[in-house]
Amino acid sequence: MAEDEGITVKKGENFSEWYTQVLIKSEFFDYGDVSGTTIFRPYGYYVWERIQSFVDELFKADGISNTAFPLLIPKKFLEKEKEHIEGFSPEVAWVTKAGQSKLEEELAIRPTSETIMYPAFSRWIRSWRDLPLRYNQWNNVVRWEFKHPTPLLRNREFLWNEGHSVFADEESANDERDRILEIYEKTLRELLCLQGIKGKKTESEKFAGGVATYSFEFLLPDGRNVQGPDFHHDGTNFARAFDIAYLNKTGEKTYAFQNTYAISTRMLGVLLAVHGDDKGLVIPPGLSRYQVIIVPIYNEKNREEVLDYCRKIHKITSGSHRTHLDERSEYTPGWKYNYWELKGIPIRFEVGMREVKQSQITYVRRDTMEKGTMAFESVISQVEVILKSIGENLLKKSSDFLYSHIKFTDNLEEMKSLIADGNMAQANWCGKESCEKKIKDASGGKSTNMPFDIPVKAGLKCVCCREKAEFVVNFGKSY
RNA sequence: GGGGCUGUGGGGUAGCUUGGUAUCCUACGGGCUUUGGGAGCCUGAGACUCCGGUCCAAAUCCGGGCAGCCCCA
Repeated sequence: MAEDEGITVKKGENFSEWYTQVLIKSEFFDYGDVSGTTIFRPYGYYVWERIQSFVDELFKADGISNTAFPLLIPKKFLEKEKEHIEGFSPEVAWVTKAGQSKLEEELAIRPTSETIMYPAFSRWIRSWRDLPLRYNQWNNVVRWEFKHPTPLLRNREFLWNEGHSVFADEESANDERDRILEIYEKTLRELLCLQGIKGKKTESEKFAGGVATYSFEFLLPDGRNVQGPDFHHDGTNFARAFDIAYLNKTGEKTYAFQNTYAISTRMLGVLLAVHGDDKGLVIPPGLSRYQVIIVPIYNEKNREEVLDYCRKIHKITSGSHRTHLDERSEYTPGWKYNYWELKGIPIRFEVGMREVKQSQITYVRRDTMEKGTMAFESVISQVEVILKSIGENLLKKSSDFLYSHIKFTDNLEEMKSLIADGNMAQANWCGKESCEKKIKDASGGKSTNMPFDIPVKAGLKCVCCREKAEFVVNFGKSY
């Protein structure tokens, strides 16, 4: 056997090596030739396409329309909102030349599109009748990170959706927040089978130029945190900078309220890191290129008989599921098992003479590696049951892992050791930025978010200053 | 932000200290053979990260770039 064909390290022993190997050997990902850029190979891009179309449908059902704005942003636009440019300027990539001649005005490659979209919004919005305006675009953005890039998790270029909404008043803007967060949560749980922590970002971690940021936070097996989908309420900050205003019903000029929101290809990194195991990827049923892989097992004499049966299975299942029959004769069944396990296909059928004779199918599910048999007659309903069970199991495992690593503490020293041990440390907090910074310095982590639905622990003060606690906040190491 | 390590066929490597013909495994093409957990034999093609320097001669020594990894903040 080829020692280097499979994954040569265990996930639990050397996570970052495991992560890189599994991404590359499964043909999901490859490095781009500029540091921090990604090649999505077809097998990986398929997963992104599934996420994209799922989210896109929910967006459209909620009344959001897709658009496409330019990649390049004139310098003067980018600089219009002060906090926004301060937050982004260190990582903006610039186009300064065309051919050999210097450009009169330098052009930013979008790190996000507020500043290229909003001048247009300003032109288009005149009356209260023009609102709400709810646009979205699926695109790529560039943020020139200086920390070491990590495939999918920390990249200089990534793919995402960026939703941009304009409302007449704050209340309708806030209604949208609840609906968008629900869409993302549904996507995370049902499609990616991932449990995250939904909450609000602290002031110091919120979006540059916004009023409030909400996020889903995830914990990877190496104890580091990753921010997933997020939602920003921008109040009237950008509206004032870009003059997005309308005449209300009584004829007064009124600044509009705005939101932005995104889910990015970073979630693919979380997906693979959380679900994968020592054999390779484990892709949830809703995302996998194939849901069932059929591996025929035959010899010289029964070859056609076995293949006929396999083709029958393939035909009957492919109407309802993404099924693939691996007919390659140059590989042995055992080789194919390993190959498709590395790629994380949810269900494998093993079909030889034994199955043909008894009119049944031997199957192995990827998440637990449990083996069983099913009758040919009930194959479609059985596949449905197993796929559903795999999805539930993956979600439960991710949820168990996450919640077993959130540890509340009232002790700053203990926060440090909890974080060092790969946990999210949860604590009461007064809300002062100075305390947040002290906690950060003392614990070695930074605040991820303040979870919804978790009240301040009664009877306890701020973990840092011992004054009245206003919030519960999570801290952890981050990517 | 600071420190360290590493770049050799597609992947994994030997060679580097002591400069001179580049090793092995695997993957890949062709042929035979085989098929219930990465089969076997024969054969073919394929590499020194890039730029510069030292030298008769550089994978090897020196400088820089690019890229990847690890540790600390």
